[in-house]
Amino acid sequence: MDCKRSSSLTLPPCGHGPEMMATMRRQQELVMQLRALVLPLLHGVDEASADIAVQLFDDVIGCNISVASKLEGCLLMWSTGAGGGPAVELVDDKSLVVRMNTSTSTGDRTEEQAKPNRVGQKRRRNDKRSRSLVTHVPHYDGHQWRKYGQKNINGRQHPRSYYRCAYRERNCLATKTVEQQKLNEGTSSSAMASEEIAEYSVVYYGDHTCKDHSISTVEPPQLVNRDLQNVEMAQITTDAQEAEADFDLPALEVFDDSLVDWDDWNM
DNA sequence: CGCATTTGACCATG
DNA sequence: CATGGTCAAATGCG
Repeated sequence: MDCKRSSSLTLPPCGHGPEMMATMRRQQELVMQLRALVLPLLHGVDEASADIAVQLFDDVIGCNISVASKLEGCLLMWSTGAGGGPAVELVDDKSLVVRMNTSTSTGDRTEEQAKPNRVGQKRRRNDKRSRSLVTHVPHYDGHQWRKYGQKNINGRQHPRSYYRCAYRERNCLATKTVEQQKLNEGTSSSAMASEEIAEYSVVYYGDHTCKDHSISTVEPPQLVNRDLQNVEMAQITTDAQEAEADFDLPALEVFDDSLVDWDDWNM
Protein backbone atom coordinates (compact mmCIF):
# COMPACT_ATOMS: atom_id res chain seq x y z
CA MET A 1 0.00 0.00 0.00
CA ASP A 2 2.12 2.74 -1.20
CA CYS A 3 0.46 5.81 0.04
CA LYS A 4 1.93 8.35 -2.20
CA ARG A 5 1.95 10.88 0.46
CA SER A 6 2.53 14.22 -1.05
CA SER A 7 4.41 16.44 1.24
CA SER A 8 2.76 19.31 -0.51
CA LEU A 9 -0.69 18.51 0.67
CA THR A 10 -3.13 21.29 0.80
CA LEU A 11 -3.47 22.33 4.32
CA PRO A 12 -6.61 23.13 6.15
CA PRO A 13 -7.28 26.78 6.54
CA CYS A 14 -5.56 27.04 9.82
CA GLY A 15 -2.51 25.38 8.39
CA HIS A 16 -1.65 23.67 11.62
CA GLY A 17 -3.02 20.27 10.78
CA PRO A 18 0.19 18.40 10.10
CA GLU A 19 1.85 20.17 12.92
CA MET A 20 -0.87 19.08 15.26
CA MET A 21 -0.52 15.62 13.90
CA ALA A 22 3.17 15.63 14.62
CA THR A 23 2.48 16.89 18.07
CA MET A 24 0.04 14.12 18.68
CA ARG A 25 2.56 11.64 17.49
CA ARG A 26 5.17 13.04 19.71
CA GLN A 27 2.83 13.02 22.63
CA GLN A 28 2.00 9.45 22.01
CA GLU A 29 5.62 8.47 21.96
CA LEU A 30 6.32 10.33 25.12
CA VAL A 31 3.45 8.69 26.90
CA MET A 32 4.54 5.31 25.74
CA GLN A 33 8.04 5.89 26.90
CA LEU A 34 6.89 7.26 30.19
CA ARG A 35 4.71 4.26 30.63
CA ALA A 36 7.54 1.92 29.86
CA LEU A 37 9.63 3.72 32.38
CA VAL A 38 7.16 4.00 35.18
CA LEU A 39 5.24 0.79 35.14
CA PRO A 40 8.06 -1.59 35.89
CA LEU A 41 8.98 0.50 38.88
CA LEU A 42 5.50 0.44 40.25
CA HIS A 43 4.97 -3.14 39.52
CA GLY A 44 7.33 -4.50 42.07
CA VAL A 45 6.26 -2.09 44.78
CA ASP A 46 2.58 -1.49 44.70
CA GLU A 47 0.45 -3.73 42.62
CA ALA A 48 -2.70 -1.76 43.10
CA SER A 49 -1.09 1.45 42.01
CA ALA A 50 0.46 -0.35 39.12
CA ASP A 51 -2.92 -1.51 37.94
CA ILE A 52 -4.32 1.96 38.17
CA ALA A 53 -1.34 3.30 36.35
CA VAL A 54 -1.86 0.80 33.60
CA GLN A 55 -5.44 1.93 33.24
CA LEU A 56 -4.48 5.54 33.21
CA PHE A 57 -1.76 5.12 30.69
CA ASP A 58 -3.99 3.12 28.45
CA ASP A 59 -6.71 5.69 28.73
CA VAL A 60 -4.35 8.46 27.84
CA ILE A 61 -3.01 6.56 24.91
CA GLY A 62 -6.47 5.66 23.81
CA CYS A 63 -7.53 9.27 23.89
CA ASN A 64 -4.50 10.20 21.94
CA ILE A 65 -5.25 7.60 19.33
CA SER A 66 -8.82 8.72 19.08
CA VAL A 67 -7.92 12.34 18.61
CA ALA A 68 -5.18 11.52 16.18
CA SER A 69 -7.51 9.39 14.18
CA LYS A 70 -10.12 12.10 13.94
CA LEU A 71 -7.54 14.67 13.13
CA GLU A 72 -6.21 12.45 10.45
CA GLY A 73 -9.66 12.16 9.02
CA CYS A 74 -9.95 15.89 8.84
CA LEU A 75 -6.57 16.15 7.22
CA LEU A 76 -7.45 13.58 4.66
CA MET A 77 -10.57 15.48 3.76
CA TRP A 78 -8.60 18.61 3.29
CA SER A 79 -5.84 17.00 1.36
CA THR A 80 -8.20 15.50 -1.20
CA GLY A 81 -7.65 11.95 -0.31
CA ALA A 82 -3.90 11.89 -0.32
CA GLY A 83 -2.98 9.29 2.22
CA GLY A 84 -1.12 10.77 5.08
CA GLY A 85 1.29 9.24 7.47
CA PRO A 86 -0.53 9.37 10.72
CA ALA A 87 0.99 8.34 13.94
CA VAL A 88 -1.78 5.91 14.60
CA GLU A 89 -4.14 4.40 12.18
CA LEU A 90 -6.43 1.50 12.04
CA VAL A 91 -5.75 -0.73 9.15
CA ASP A 92 -8.92 -1.26 7.30
CA ASP A 93 -10.21 -4.68 6.69
CA LYS A 94 -10.69 -5.62 3.12
CA SER A 95 -10.89 -9.28 3.58
CA LEU A 96 -9.74 -11.50 6.30
CA VAL A 97 -8.56 -14.61 4.63
CA VAL A 98 -7.53 -17.41 6.84
CA ARG A 99 -5.04 -19.78 5.47
CA MET A 100 -6.86 -22.70 4.04
CA ASN A 101 -4.24 -25.33 4.31
CA THR A 102 -3.59 -25.31 7.99
CA SER A 103 -0.94 -27.85 8.36
CA THR A 104 -1.17 -30.50 10.96
CA SER A 105 1.05 -28.82 13.45
CA THR A 106 3.70 -31.48 13.50
CA GLY A 107 4.41 -33.40 10.43
CA ASP A 108 4.08 -31.19 7.47
CA ARG A 109 7.18 -29.19 7.06
CA THR A 110 9.59 -32.02 7.17
CA GLU A 111 8.25 -33.96 4.31
CA GLU A 112 9.33 -31.77 1.50
CA GLN A 113 11.33 -28.73 0.77
CA ALA A 114 10.41 -25.92 -1.53
CA LYS A 115 7.84 -27.76 -3.47
CA PRO A 116 5.23 -25.70 -5.18
CA ASN A 117 2.88 -28.38 -4.12
CA ARG A 118 2.71 -27.10 -0.60
CA VAL A 119 0.58 -24.06 -0.88
CA GLY A 120 -1.86 -22.10 1.11
CA GLN A 121 0.61 -20.43 3.41
CA LYS A 122 -0.90 -17.09 2.77
CA ARG A 123 -2.97 -14.93 4.92
CA ARG A 124 -3.75 -11.41 4.06
CA ARG A 125 -3.13 -9.30 7.04
CA ASN A 126 -6.03 -6.99 6.70
CA ASP A 127 -7.41 -7.71 10.05
CA LYS A 128 -9.81 -5.32 11.59
CA ARG A 129 -8.04 -5.77 14.85
CA SER A 130 -4.69 -4.54 13.71
CA ARG A 131 -3.11 -1.67 15.56
CA SER A 132 -0.33 0.47 14.33
CA LEU A 133 1.79 3.05 15.98
CA VAL A 134 5.00 4.92 15.46
CA THR A 135 7.73 4.65 17.97
CA HIS A 136 11.43 4.88 18.43
CA VAL A 137 11.58 1.62 20.23
CA PRO A 138 9.58 -0.88 18.26
CA HIS A 139 10.50 -3.85 20.40
CA TYR A 140 9.52 -2.86 23.87
CA ASP A 141 6.03 -4.17 23.85
CA GLY A 142 6.61 -6.89 26.33
CA HIS A 143 6.46 -9.86 24.04
CA GLN A 144 9.00 -12.12 22.50
CA TRP A 145 8.98 -11.96 18.75
CA ARG A 146 10.72 -14.03 16.20
CA LYS A 147 11.52 -12.60 12.84
CA TYR A 148 10.35 -14.68 9.95
CA GLY A 149 10.73 -12.44 6.97
CA GLN A 150 11.76 -9.18 5.51
CA LYS A 151 10.60 -7.51 2.37
CA ASN A 152 11.34 -4.43 0.47
CA ILE A 153 8.12 -2.61 -0.04
CA ASN A 154 8.00 -0.67 -3.21
CA GLY A 155 8.41 2.99 -2.81
CA ARG A 156 9.70 2.62 0.70
CA GLN A 157 13.17 3.38 1.75
CA HIS A 158 13.47 0.76 4.39
CA PRO A 159 12.45 -2.87 4.30
CA ARG A 160 9.60 -4.19 6.34
CA SER A 161 10.33 -6.87 8.87
CA TYR A 162 7.82 -9.51 9.79
CA TYR A 163 7.66 -10.90 13.26
CA ARG A 164 5.50 -13.51 14.86
CA CYS A 165 5.12 -14.33 18.48
CA ALA A 166 7.87 -16.57 19.69
CA TYR A 167 5.28 -18.60 21.51
CA ARG A 168 3.58 -19.64 18.40
CA GLU A 169 3.63 -23.19 19.66
CA ARG A 170 1.09 -22.08 22.18
CA ASN A 171 -1.19 -21.22 19.33
CA CYS A 172 -0.37 -17.60 19.73
CA LEU A 173 -0.94 -16.16 16.31
CA ALA A 174 0.05 -12.63 17.05
CA THR A 175 2.26 -11.05 14.46
CA LYS A 176 3.64 -7.65 13.86
CA THR A 177 5.52 -5.77 11.22
CA VAL A 178 8.20 -3.22 11.84
CA GLU A 179 9.18 -0.71 9.25
CA GLN A 180 11.56 2.14 9.67
CA GLN A 181 10.17 5.39 8.51
CA LYS A 182 12.16 7.87 6.66
CA LEU A 183 13.46 10.56 8.88
CA ASN A 184 11.71 13.85 8.71
CA GLU A 185 11.22 14.31 5.05
CA GLY A 186 10.05 17.81 4.68
CA THR A 187 11.83 19.57 7.49
CA SER A 188 8.52 21.26 7.74
CA SER A 189 8.08 21.40 11.43
CA SER A 190 11.47 22.16 12.75
CA ALA A 191 12.96 21.21 16.03
CA MET A 192 10.44 18.61 16.91
CA ALA A 193 11.20 15.70 14.68
CA SER A 194 14.88 16.36 14.81
CA GLU A 195 15.68 13.32 16.82
CA GLU A 196 18.57 11.35 15.58
CA ILE A 197 16.82 8.16 16.50
CA ALA A 198 14.89 6.58 13.71
CA GLU A 199 11.18 6.17 13.87
CA TYR A 200 9.58 2.85 13.27
CA SER A 201 6.03 2.13 12.42
CA VAL A 202 4.88 -1.00 14.14
CA VAL A 203 1.69 -2.77 13.20
CA TYR A 204 0.29 -5.48 15.39
CA TYR A 205 -1.97 -8.20 14.08
CA GLY A 206 -3.89 -10.63 16.13
CA ASP A 207 -3.95 -11.10 19.83
CA HIS A 208 -1.51 -12.69 22.13
CA THR A 209 -2.92 -15.84 23.55
CA CYS A 210 0.35 -16.72 25.18
CA LYS A 211 -0.07 -14.27 27.96
CA ASP A 212 -1.25 -16.64 30.63
CA HIS A 213 1.74 -18.15 32.29
CA SER A 214 -0.14 -21.29 33.05
CA ILE A 215 1.89 -23.41 30.75
CA SER A 216 -0.75 -25.43 29.10
CA THR A 217 0.62 -28.75 28.00
CA VAL A 218 3.19 -27.13 25.82
CA GLU A 219 6.63 -26.26 26.92
CA PRO A 220 7.85 -22.82 25.97
CA PRO A 221 10.36 -22.66 23.21
CA GLN A 222 13.99 -22.38 24.02
CA LEU A 223 14.43 -18.71 23.68
CA VAL A 224 17.96 -17.59 23.58
CA ASN A 225 18.68 -14.15 24.79
CA ARG A 226 20.87 -13.34 21.95
CA ASP A 227 18.31 -11.13 20.40
CA LEU A 228 19.13 -8.71 23.10
CA GLN A 229 22.22 -7.80 21.21
CA ASN A 230 20.55 -6.24 18.33
CA VAL A 231 17.74 -3.96 18.95
CA GLU A 232 15.34 -6.79 18.49
CA MET A 233 14.39 -7.26 22.04
CA ALA A 234 11.32 -7.45 24.07
CA GLN A 235 11.18 -8.42 27.65
CA ILE A 236 8.79 -10.92 28.95
CA THR A 237 10.19 -12.59 31.94
CA THR A 238 8.80 -11.70 35.28
CA ASP A 239 12.08 -10.53 36.64
CA ALA A 240 12.34 -8.09 33.83
CA GLN A 241 12.51 -5.18 36.17
CA GLU A 242 16.13 -5.93 36.72
CA ALA A 243 17.16 -5.79 33.12
CA GLU A 244 20.37 -3.93 32.67
CA ALA A 245 20.55 -1.44 29.91
CA ASP A 246 23.58 -2.63 28.09
CA PHE A 247 22.15 -1.68 24.78
CA ASP A 248 22.18 1.72 23.33
CA LEU A 249 18.47 2.03 23.49
CA PRO A 250 16.96 3.60 26.50
CA ALA A 251 15.94 1.00 28.98
CA LEU A 252 12.36 1.22 28.04
CA GLU A 253 11.97 -2.35 27.08
CA VAL A 254 11.41 -3.48 30.59
CA PHE A 255 7.82 -4.42 30.46
CA ASP A 256 6.03 -6.99 32.33
CA ASP A 257 3.84 -8.67 29.83
CA SER A 258 0.83 -8.19 31.99
CA LEU A 259 1.27 -4.52 31.46
CA VAL A 260 0.79 -4.59 27.79
CA ASP A 261 -2.61 -5.25 26.52
CA TRP A 262 -3.44 -3.83 23.17
CA ASP A 263 -6.72 -5.58 22.91
CA ASP A 264 -8.91 -2.69 23.76
CA TRP A 265 -7.39 -0.35 21.28
CA ASN A 266 -9.94 -0.78 18.61
CA MET A 267 -12.22 2.12 18.22
C1' DC B 1 25.50 -27.90 18.28
C1' DG B 2 21.24 -25.59 18.68
C1' DC B 3 19.19 -21.66 18.02
C1' DA B 4 17.33 -17.34 15.60
C1' DT B 5 17.97 -14.62 11.66
C1' DT B 6 18.74 -14.03 6.74
C1' DT B 7 17.31 -14.35 2.23
C1' DG B 8 15.42 -15.98 -1.94
C1' DA B 9 11.44 -18.29 -3.65
C1' DC B 10 6.70 -19.27 -3.60
C1' DC B 11 2.02 -17.96 -3.86
C1' DA B 12 -2.41 -15.59 -2.59
C1' DT B 13 -4.65 -11.38 -3.35
C1' DG B 14 -6.18 -7.38 -5.71
C1' DC C 1 0.64 -9.04 -13.46
C1' DA C 2 2.48 -6.60 -9.42
C1' DT C 3 2.71 -6.61 -4.76
C1' DG C 4 3.10 -8.20 -0.29
C1' DG C 5 3.03 -12.08 3.25
C1' DT C 6 5.01 -16.46 4.43
C1' DC C 7 7.97 -20.43 4.10
C1' DA C 8 12.19 -22.78 4.58
C1' DA C 9 16.98 -23.77 3.47
C1' DA C 10 21.19 -21.49 4.38
C1' DT C 11 23.84 -18.90 7.33
C1' DG C 12 25.86 -17.18 11.41
C1' DC C 13 26.25 -16.54 16.24
C1' DG C 14 26.72 -17.95 21.12
